Amino acid sequence: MGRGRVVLERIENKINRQVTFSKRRSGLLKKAFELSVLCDAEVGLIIFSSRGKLFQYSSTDITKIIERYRQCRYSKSHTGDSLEHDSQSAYHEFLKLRAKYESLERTQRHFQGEDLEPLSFKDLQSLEKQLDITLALTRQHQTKKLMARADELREKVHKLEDLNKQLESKEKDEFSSLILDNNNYIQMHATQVDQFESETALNTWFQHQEVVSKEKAIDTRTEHSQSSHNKNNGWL
Amino acid sequence: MGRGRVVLERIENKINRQVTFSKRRSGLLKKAFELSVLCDAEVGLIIFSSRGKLFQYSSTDITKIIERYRQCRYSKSHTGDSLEHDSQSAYHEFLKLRAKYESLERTQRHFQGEDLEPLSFKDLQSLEKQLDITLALTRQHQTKKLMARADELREKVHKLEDLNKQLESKEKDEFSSLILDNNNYIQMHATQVDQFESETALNTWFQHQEVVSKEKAIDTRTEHSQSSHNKNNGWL
DNA sequence: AACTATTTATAAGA
DNA sequence: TTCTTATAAATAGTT
Repeated sequence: MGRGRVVLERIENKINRQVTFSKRRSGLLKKAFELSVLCDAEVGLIIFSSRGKLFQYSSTDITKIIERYRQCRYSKSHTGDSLEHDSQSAYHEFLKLRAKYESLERTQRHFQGEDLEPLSFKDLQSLEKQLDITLALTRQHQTKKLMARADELREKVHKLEDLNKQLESKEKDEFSSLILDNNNYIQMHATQVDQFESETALNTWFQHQEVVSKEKAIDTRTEHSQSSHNKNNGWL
Repeated sequence: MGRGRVVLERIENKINRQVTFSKRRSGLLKKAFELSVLCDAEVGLIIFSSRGKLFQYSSTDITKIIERYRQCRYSKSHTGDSLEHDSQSAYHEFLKLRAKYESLERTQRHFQGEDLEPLSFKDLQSLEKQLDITLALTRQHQTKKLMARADELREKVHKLEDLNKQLESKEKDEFSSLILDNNNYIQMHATQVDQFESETALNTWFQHQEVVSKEKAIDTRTEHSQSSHNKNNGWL
């Protein structure tokens, strides 16, 4: 209710605190009075300043109000003084916490880009600075995470490769022994094959293969240059 | 503090009174709390509704406040005891609020680049996104502020320029009128001189018609001015 | 129980 | 302190 937003904590500046106390005290007393009149309520208000000065308002004789309060409490209470004190200060704690929460909530909103309107240019600058810092940190952490993940994966790859090598060599061994078996089999059963004819046929086959592979190589080259040419055209 | 001006008398409409009591009561309790926190004051507030229901706030144990009050006001007394609370649900509320507060606090720390370690990569990404957005908004607002300031200054410059122009033209006018005055003065003076000269010349002419030829040149000049003066002033 | 137009309280400045 | 003023907060009347 003034030129600045009020932060709910003890005002450290003594002068300010004194001034605020004076203003708010009279405001509070006035409102207590208004409540009692408007709503036909019985109100008792006692204020001690931090320097011990007493201020009070009561709609009727304050001793009567205190007495009534006592009676009210007494009839409801079955516990001692200490519990009341506990619940009192607990409520106080609750209120304080709520005030802190609301303050934090406001700050949080700023970090989410909301309610920036009331901020001063200076506030905005320091917010920007903080955001920049956090952004850098965030990215740093992301990089870190990614690198850790990459290391993890590399490790896995290594392991798998090793495993593969093991498997391969094992397979090779098995294959070799198979080939060996096969050769033995062929040797044992294919004795009628004509040696000369076999060699001629093999040569023919090799020659043919050579031609085919050359043709393929030429084709591939042509395709490549064409496609890259197309891409360039599309680009320009 | 509302749509209508409040008249300080008992609100006769029961419903209205009840509603107003509820609103103002919480306002009063809040303000009592604020006063105690902001100004480090000891505050005790007791309210009985018109139907006898009790409400209270006290920054510290109310019995202590009453005791202190007694010592201040009268001489001395002693105190009885106190209240219980349906502290069950209140405590529950307290715990909920505290949990919310702590959660918010954690988030806030993230926005300040702290405690990023435990965040997942995905969390970091969304944090980064939010930071980017807020950063853009922050800068946008800064620009806005700066531009508003620039506009303001431009406006000022315009106003000053206008003012300057006014002053300048005023000065010019004043100068002009000064010149005019001066001219008038000169003219008047000149007229007198002419008059004097003319009269002298006429006299000379009347008295010495037989003027010698040596003086002819001067006479001719005199005749000229004389004739013009004759026309202007209707002298002859 | 929300909303909103207004009044009121009050923070900051003189 | 008291006054002023700009602004925040409370709340009267309404939905």
